[in-house]
Amino acid sequence: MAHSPLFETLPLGRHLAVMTRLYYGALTLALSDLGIDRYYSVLMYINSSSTPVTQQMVGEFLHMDKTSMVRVIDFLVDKGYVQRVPNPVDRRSYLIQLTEEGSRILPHLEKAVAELNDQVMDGLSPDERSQFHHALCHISARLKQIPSNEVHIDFQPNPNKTSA
Amino acid sequence: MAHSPLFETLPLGRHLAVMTRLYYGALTLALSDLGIDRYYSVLMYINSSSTPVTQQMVGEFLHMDKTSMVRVIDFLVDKGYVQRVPNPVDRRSYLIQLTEEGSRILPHLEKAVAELNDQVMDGLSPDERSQFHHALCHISARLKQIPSNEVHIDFQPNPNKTSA
DNA sequence: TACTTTAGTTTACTTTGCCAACCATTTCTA
DNA sequence: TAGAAATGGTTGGCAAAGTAAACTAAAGTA
Repeated sequence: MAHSPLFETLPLGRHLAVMTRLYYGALTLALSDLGIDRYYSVLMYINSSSTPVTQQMVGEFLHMDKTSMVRVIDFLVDKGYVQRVPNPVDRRSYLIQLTEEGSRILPHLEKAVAELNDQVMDGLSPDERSQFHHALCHISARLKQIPSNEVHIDFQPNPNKTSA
Repeated sequence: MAHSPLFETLPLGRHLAVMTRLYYGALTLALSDLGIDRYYSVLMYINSSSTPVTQQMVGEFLHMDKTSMVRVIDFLVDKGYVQRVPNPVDRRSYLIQLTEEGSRILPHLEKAVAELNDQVMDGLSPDERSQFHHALCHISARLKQIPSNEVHIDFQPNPNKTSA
């Protein structure tokens, strides 16, 4: 099973996609007694940040676009895990804060995530794990640099609409 | 950027999901002059197999469920890259074959995929790359073992409908 | 003050995966 | 060997998640 020659030939993204699905399947199963089945990362990020975060910051960090973010935060507000509080510094934006309920479930999230992260790497030595994280981080950074379909390149940062 | 402490704390699946999206964005950009913008892996798998493949085999290999497979193959048939031919051995199933057109574009696919796979690993030594593939393969295999939400456990393999 | 940008929202569309129900065929088994 | 069960494939419907365009309200700026 391990390392069929085809494995490295296929698009890396295909493996990543399959693994993503399997990972979340396992994670939601592990957390099925919680009142929430997705957006774990959002809660974890909000919690981990030392400064208050806006929707935009969450979206940027987790690479979700802003329209998706609206839905995600709506969902989490609805579930009672976070709240939008007006940003005193900028009235256009909100600060997204964990509620008490949100803080309550967070340890469970973190435990389950840590366990699953650990479980999927079972059989790899600490050194191999660290190497893997390093490579993953590296590739992730490379991907963020490579131009893709979703990137908009503005040649004229201020395209005067009168010219159109 | 590399290796913020948060990186390893977040669900591994989150990183994989983002990377998947970025990867495919880059790949479809690289292949934007082709008449197809997805399902590259399907064509590559069909081509690589030494024996004729059925829809089911494709789905199993690429971890797509059979209803998705129908749509994928429909799409590829519609585009003219594959054809369904009756399976002489089992009249329920079809053999999925590359058409001439499919064979024609395949080298382009393979080239683009190889280049992108290479590009995202730029900066990693051959040894690091090989280690990464090893770890990825390992984790992938682990994930396939771990029970997840999508698994159906049939306690009664034959739930007699008369009882309902 | 007028113009531009930004944070967030809404609506609508697309892709993808999942499920339930179904048909035709094959396989199992009593 | 007939009836039951399983299998390969199909259809339709639903939900999650990404994208895009058009919009409001608030800042920023010349």
